[in-house]
Amino acid sequence: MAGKYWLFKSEPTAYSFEDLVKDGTAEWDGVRNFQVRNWLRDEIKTGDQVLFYYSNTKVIGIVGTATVVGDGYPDNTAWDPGSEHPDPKSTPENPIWYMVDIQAGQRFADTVTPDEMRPVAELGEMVVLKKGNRLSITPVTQEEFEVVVKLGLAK
DNA sequence: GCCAACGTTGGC
DNA sequence: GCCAACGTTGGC
Repeated sequence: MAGKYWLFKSEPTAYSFEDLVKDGTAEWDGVRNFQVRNWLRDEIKTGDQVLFYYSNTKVIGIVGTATVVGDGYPDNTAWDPGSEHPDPKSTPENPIWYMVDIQAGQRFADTVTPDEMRPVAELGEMVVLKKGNRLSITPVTQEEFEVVVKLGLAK
């Protein structure tokens, strides 16, 4: 079974691509949205490929690639009152939220921006580019992934 | 189970 | 900093 392709959003002030490079492996915790939780628990698997997207920043867009290196498992920050996103309804016995582990892939020399992506036929339909999209992880097709990487590496 | 109010996200 | 979009909460 071939791996899948995803786009992970991050605000660079919260967690940058450079942080990921420095950390080696990152636990992608803190997701508190049920649709994304389902993907983390059921769909996002070791070996899947990731586009790393910066939101809420000066230059918005995709800055590099990453790889999933660990299947979904319970997000233990949910029952840590000191964490960024505590949720007392989630417990070790009955976890609600899930996370995966990722590692950095290639860093693009420059950000691939939405304005550059929209005119490209294969990319125009990407979920992340839809108005009002607020999902912190969105699926991308293999073609979308490959076209973005080609654009990124050409920079 | 509906839906208004509220809080958050994220592009501009 | 504004505001549209939209997920979640809570009263009924």
